[in-house]
Amino acid sequence: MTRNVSDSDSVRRQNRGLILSALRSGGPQSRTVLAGVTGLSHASVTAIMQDLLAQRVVEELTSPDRTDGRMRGRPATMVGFNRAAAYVVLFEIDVNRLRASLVDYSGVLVDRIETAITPTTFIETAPSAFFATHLESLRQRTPKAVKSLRRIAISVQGILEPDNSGLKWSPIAKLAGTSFAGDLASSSGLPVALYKRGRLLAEGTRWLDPSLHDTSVATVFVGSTVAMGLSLRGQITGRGEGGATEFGHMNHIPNGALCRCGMRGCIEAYAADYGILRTSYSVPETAPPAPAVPAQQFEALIHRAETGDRDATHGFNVAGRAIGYGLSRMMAMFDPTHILIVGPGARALNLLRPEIAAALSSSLVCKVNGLPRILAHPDEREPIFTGLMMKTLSSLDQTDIAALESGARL
Amino acid sequence: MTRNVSDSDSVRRQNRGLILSALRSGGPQSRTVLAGVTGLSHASVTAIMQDLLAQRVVEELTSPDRTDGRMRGRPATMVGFNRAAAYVVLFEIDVNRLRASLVDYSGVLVDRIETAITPTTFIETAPSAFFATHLESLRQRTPKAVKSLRRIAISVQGILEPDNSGLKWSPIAKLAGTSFAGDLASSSGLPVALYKRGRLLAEGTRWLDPSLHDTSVATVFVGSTVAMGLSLRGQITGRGEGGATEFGHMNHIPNGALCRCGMRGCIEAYAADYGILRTSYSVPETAPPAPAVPAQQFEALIHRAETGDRDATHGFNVAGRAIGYGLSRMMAMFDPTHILIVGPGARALNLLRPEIAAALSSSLVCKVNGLPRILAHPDEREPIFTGLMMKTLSSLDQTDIAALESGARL
DNA sequence: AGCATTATTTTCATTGCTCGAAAAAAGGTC
DNA sequence: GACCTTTTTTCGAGCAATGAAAATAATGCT
Repeated sequence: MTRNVSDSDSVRRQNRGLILSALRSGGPQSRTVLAGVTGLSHASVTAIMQDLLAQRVVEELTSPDRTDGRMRGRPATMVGFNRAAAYVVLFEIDVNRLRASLVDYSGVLVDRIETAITPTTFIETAPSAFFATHLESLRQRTPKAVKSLRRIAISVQGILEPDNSGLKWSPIAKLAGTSFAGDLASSSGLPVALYKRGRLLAEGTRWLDPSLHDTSVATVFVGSTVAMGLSLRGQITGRGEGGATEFGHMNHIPNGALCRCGMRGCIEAYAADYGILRTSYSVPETAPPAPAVPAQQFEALIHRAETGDRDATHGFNVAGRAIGYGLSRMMAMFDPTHILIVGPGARALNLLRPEIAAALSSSLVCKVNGLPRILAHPDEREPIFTGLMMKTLSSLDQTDIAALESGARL
Repeated sequence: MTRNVSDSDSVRRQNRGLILSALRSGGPQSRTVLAGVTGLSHASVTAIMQDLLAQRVVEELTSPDRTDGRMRGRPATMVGFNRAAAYVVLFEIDVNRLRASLVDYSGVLVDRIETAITPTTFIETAPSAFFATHLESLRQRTPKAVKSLRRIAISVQGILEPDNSGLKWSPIAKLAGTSFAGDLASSSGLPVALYKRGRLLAEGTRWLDPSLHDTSVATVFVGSTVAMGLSLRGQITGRGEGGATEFGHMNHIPNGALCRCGMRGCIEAYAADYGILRTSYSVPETAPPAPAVPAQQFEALIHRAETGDRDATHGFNVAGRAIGYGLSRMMAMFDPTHILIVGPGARALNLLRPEIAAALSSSLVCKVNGLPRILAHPDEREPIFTGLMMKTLSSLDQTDIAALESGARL
């Protein structure tokens, strides 16, 4: 059981967290601004800052803040994160690529390694060894970061183990069932967090588009898979701690098209690139899905549909209907005000939109509350990386840094 | 923006809340036990208790606590809620009945009025006047409660207005669109809260079955409607603040059977009593739903199915499939460990179970994580009332009582 | 009856936090 | 150099939690 008692320690922790999170989202700021943003008194901001400075968590910037020419009183001294206070390693893995990034405490990318992944990669190398190798490379290339490395976070697809030590199921060959996160944690001695791609998309779009920061958004990825993350009034929700959904494998039609996951009738089987392709080329629904669809081929299909090709249009209609009914079913449980389509499929939003709108309109909640706004954002890599980074750094702020003992130094 | 700053006030509020909620769920207890349960020090419990006693929120019981014959040291003095500290009025409304209850602060039912509701009730009387009349009756019959009346809470079905002043849509004739909650609040001068029946079912089963208190349960009502409430690790979640779902009106089959709500293919149109009846008697799916199904008729249908009648069995199979696919779609977003079927339909769980299980088994999450446990609880009125009462009293505890100024008295 | 034992509850001194007000600091303006 | 203006720090007050010690209220034993 967690301790819920509140005492002066928890007060400090909470208020330190407030300041850190203001700094995280607002960048370097003066103490006065910070007092205004957080609602704390100037006296408290000063006291907390003295702690944070002594702990080398933040540092005063030798201010180049001549933003306004005419500044009347005492100039503000900006304070911002000490970039060397901590480092984190972020892995983004998907079907054909691993990207490993070293990021400093202020959120600046320090180093990055990209490697291709093939269906045989994890037959030749154990997943945990594969990750460990990349971690080691990053460590060797930036020695000064080694002793301040605090966390590892991995963006994954699939279904998490209840203890977050690995995946129960994954579209990536030979990755599921290997406790790679747990192994990496014990071999590296660092905490390793797994996040589902869908929830990171939701997290990332929240940070990238400040106007969405406190709204309720369903972020739907459409591409080689279909995934969804939910952010409700700024809170990320969904299945368990992982906080994501299995939207792509939500059933659309009982006993319907064969999905990559082996089940039948999943939304993904109709709306992922391979599903759209299968429909457009009139391949039987029960045919095994194509292993991977080249980006150009998908682009070409979009082009054909946009220029009036009947078969291609049909493929996108079927996909739109699958996504639309999936969203309508989701909206029986959540009430996002915006729906954001990201990934390669976002390019095809105009082809998908009519069927999505039609499906939504046939539900009671949309009839009563009106349709949510549907937006598109073609690039999915930036939101995933931003989401992974911000989630990891914020959690470091709140869990490790805010709880630092008064005497301690980083 | 809410103030997130933590100070000594919020510490006291939090710890008072801890004690109140321990008292709420554990009944009268000694200070020592309370210290153990909450994790607070004995000294703090004493200090907080002195406040609460001075404010007449709690009182010491002249202890009849001879539970164990041999008690060695100083006998514990139990402290429990002062029943007269506050009163709340609870309304439960459904298609054919209004129940108004006066409950004291310790959760004891003081008075209750039941009235039938007919399709013309709210044509003859404005909803807000109807509620106000019953409120007035309760006030007159228990005059001593009048000045301590703190809250009104109403259990409803349908879709809430965003500001919780009424309903946007409701299966009860002429109730939606009338801001009855807002009107009642201004005419009575008391805060009025609306809660959806589904979420109260979830809340209530949590309180009634302590083993479910911190688990994740999806509580599905099957009867004249279909509804669902979700409690995840003790937290109630779902659409908006209302915290419930529109499970009954989640689409099951595009363009399917006609539902009472006017849309087509809702789960309710297959799995509510009228839907099962319609299927069993081979009435066309597009025929307007029967206005109300007598309980006996539904019981008789269950009996027929149990004794092997083909048509009746078919009706329950279709209903089970609708519920099962609905649950499988829900489980793409949430991960309850238990599914609880309540209401008249719970009597037919054995008829519904095979199709529910089959539908769940065809989903990826269930294949990977296994099926949740499916339980039945035929009585739905008790969980609704308990949920409404506990929710209202706990919210009174945390919002009003825990925040009471040191000098103030109730 | 008297004293030891035992468990509960209260008292007390200490510590740590936030806060408002006042003071100090660091620049520009005239 | 005197005066303004804005930011930052200092200081004393107030409040709450805590551990340790004291007080309290019974029972058990002789």
